[in-house]
Amino acid sequence: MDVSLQQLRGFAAVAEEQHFGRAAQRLNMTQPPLTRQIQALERSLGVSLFDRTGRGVRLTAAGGVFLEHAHRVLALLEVAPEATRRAAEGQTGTLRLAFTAIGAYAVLADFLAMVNRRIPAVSVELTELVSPDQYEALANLEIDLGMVRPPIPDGFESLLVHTEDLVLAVPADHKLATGDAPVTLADVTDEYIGYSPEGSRYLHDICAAMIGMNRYAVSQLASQVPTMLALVRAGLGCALIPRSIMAMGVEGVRYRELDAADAHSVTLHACWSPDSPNPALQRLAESLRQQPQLEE
Amino acid sequence: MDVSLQQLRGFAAVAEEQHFGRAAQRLNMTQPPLTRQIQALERSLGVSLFDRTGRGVRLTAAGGVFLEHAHRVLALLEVAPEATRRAAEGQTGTLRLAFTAIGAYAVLADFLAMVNRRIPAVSVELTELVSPDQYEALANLEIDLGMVRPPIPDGFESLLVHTEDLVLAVPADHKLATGDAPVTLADVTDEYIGYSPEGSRYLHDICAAMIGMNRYAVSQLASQVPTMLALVRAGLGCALIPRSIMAMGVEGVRYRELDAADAHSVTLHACWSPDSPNPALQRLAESLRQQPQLEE
DNA sequence: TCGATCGATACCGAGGGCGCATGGACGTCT
DNA sequence: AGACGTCCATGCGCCCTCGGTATCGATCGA
Repeated sequence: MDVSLQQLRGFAAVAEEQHFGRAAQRLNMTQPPLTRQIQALERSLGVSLFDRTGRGVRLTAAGGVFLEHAHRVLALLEVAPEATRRAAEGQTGTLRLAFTAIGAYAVLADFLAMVNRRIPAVSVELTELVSPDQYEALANLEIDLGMVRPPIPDGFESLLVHTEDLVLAVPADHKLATGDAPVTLADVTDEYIGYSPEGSRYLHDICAAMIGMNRYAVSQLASQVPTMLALVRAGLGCALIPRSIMAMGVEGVRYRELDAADAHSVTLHACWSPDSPNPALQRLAESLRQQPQLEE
Repeated sequence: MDVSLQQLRGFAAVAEEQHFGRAAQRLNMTQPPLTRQIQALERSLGVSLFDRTGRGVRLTAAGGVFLEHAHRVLALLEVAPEATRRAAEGQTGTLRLAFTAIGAYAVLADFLAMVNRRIPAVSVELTELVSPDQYEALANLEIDLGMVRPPIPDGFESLLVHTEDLVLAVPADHKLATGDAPVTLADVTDEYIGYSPEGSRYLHDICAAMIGMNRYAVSQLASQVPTMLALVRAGLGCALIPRSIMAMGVEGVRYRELDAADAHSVTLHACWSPDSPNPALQRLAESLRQQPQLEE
């Protein structure tokens, strides 16, 4: 037979009162069933928990050890319902957040600070995923919130998080590597490194439109910006990169501003499913609907 | 209504299987009562723990939080009986040990090492008490084991722990303060500092017998050896001190060997009540009866 | 649209736990 | 020293809870 919660409560009461009668009174019951509870408990443990002296009872050494365990169990059981209710209201819990490598450099730190301001007791789990994988993970409820590039598919809510323009990344030994003046896309006479249309649809489309389809994607395709920078560094061509990536400071790569006529900005959006079952996300979404500004 | 252990076990099983039928099978029961258990649990928490999709079920965020609590409770309940049994056998628990100030310098470290060798997982609580207080505390079950001077009262078991002889402590400016040769008690022409007959009956009696009642206890009485050394240092007289106290190295006090004719040894005993309810003590006592040597 | 799967509900029977009454051991008061 | 009171243990009868069987209802897939 197994130990029951009633036995634990009965045991704790008797241990504190050192008296079966008073303990039973405190538990709103009579003394005989309490005696039987303790007997059953001692039998199932195979250990004597009390010394029955004529006047009242006293804990044995083993009883003292068991009392500590009993108190721990009862205390845990005490707090569990309240903790669960708070989690159900979204006040605590975990928010699973995905971001692209680009997102990490641009706004992740600010975004996390904003999340922490709005739902303070919620912990955040981070994953790095490219945008298409994020949409899939959102649909499968594997993540709660993504930081993605447009276009946002139907059925998701989203919020514009960051806007930045593109700059030109060139190898350090490139003819455009020196100079501060803005350059135009026409100045690039060698090849471009393009974004993969599968992994980075949005940047692919924008860059293709900027450069013109006939000149685009002739050299290499990559879907992750760090990969692209590695290719640039290897001298395989130039690339159009979101400005925030300049903060990475990759060795062997130089950046040039684009002429206003050629400049184009790209956006990053927080994106979530409005019928996610995660209450923490619901709370954050509600907060974002009422106060869409990221800074306070 | 309150949450029961069966509800916790049922909940944990369903959460892991994500399926009521399989969970019920694992719990050796049928599905309907398990459904009712979870319903009752959700009702008493006021929180929905599972999303019932057509195919199987999935934990909600709140359910995930509650699952952690449930696992902690069940794990605690798993280990509690075994821990209690070990405590009942005296393999774990606490041994309350009292010692005199003298005992601390003579053998406490060795004695603790011996205890730790014989009952390794038992923790020791230390108290400093003079011998008469130790006997009282032993009788009141306030301590489990004492390190005392003879005579051992009836009703206690004991073991000789340490034997040492007495040396003469003299002030640094005393005429006997220099020299290495043994001295006799007759060389002491000024006063003795004596042991209190209440606090240190044994040393009082021995010193009185050595020196002779007429010359003893004329200056000061003290029951604690450190106090006596302070009195010696102040130049109030000489004192007979167990040899191990020399290790204290009190400033302003010199020690002289006693001539063989005047030498006398004193003993220190571990002492305990044979019907103590502490299983850790019972185990130690049994071990000491079979292997009385302190060193192995 | 039909069948299979899975959780929810209705009903019934058995076992466990509670209360009442009482026994037995120990300490205390007169 | 004996009677009484206190406190834990035990015997018994009742009720309530919990589990099983049978069935329903909803959802998904073919």
